[in-house]
Amino acid sequence: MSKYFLGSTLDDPIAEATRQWRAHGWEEAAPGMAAVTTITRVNRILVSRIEEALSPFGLTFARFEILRLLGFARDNELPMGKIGDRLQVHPASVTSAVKRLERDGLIERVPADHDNRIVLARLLPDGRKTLEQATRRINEVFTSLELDTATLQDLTAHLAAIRSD
Amino acid sequence: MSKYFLGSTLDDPIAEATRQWRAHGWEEAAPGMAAVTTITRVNRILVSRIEEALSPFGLTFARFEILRLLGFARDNELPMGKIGDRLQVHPASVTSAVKRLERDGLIERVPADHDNRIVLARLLPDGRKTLEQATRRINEVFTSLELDTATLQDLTAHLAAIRSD
DNA sequence: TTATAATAGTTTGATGTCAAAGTATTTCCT
DNA sequence: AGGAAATACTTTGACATCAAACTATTATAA
Repeated sequence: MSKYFLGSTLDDPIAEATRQWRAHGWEEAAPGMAAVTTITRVNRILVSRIEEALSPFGLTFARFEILRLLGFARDNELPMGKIGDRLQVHPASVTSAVKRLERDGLIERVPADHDNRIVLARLLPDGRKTLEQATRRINEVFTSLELDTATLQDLTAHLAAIRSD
Repeated sequence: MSKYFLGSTLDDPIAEATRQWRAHGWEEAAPGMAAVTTITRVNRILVSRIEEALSPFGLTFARFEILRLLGFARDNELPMGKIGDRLQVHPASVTSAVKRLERDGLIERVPADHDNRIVLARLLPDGRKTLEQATRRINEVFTSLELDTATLQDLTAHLAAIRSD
């Protein structure tokens, strides 16, 4: 049974909302409503699973993504701005997450020598080690989803239409 | 071009991550990684669109969902706990959102007379009015998604497997 | 050369999410 | 009846997200 869900197994709140939408003459909007609501719920569940897997390392998903990005980057470093671009998050969110990664000794922040406006986040040895362990753990989550590979790929492909804007 | 995305249109960070995953021998986890990452990104984009549409009413998506739920409920009221069950959010999140809806005069909180532990959130006339206008606006978002109806329904059906746990 | 514009990050403030701890009330069981 | 356990909700604290305002640095243009 799901977290926070104490009611009867029989009623599915999203199915119920869909019925209501149709009953109120919003037929056209019903499939979109159901899809968006579903994505929101699923997102929370997935992030929750991931953060449970990452908890032994004191990492959140957001911070893991930054570590992972730096682990792939040339010289293990990237400007704050690039991180925001790649992860599609607000610059303030990058500042916030990087501050915590630095606090925990996983990365360091260094000014770029050719342009002092730029701050580079650089993976440290401890960060590399944590990253490698965390990646193994998170991959267990990725391989144990309820959907088969083909469905996952379909899903990814379809949602790309929304993601790109 | 997307918010916060300043780089070349050619590089797709998720496609790149998938390449890296395969290159590092995490082939099995790659589809899951891509799907989860995509869902996270898409969720943020959708919530962002919705909240832009709701901004004239001073509503967030979370608070809209509560209003919408109350609008469908018998007597326009529900216990805090039921709201959390239906929306699959933590009780503390309900408390937080309801506090703001009450502050804005859209709902009221009343103790249930048969059990004083229970707090009922009840839609007020102003809340009803705001709800109706907000629903029209949010339905415009739901009807203007980049995916056709069949795809939306497929998506909803597939993701239900994850949502139910 | 210098004033203006653009760029890169950070700070602040509002909201949302969750876990864990705390309070109040009701139920259950001896 | 009375104490323990369960239930319902709130509070607190940590973290994430975004928008808007602010600072610093570099580029542009008169």
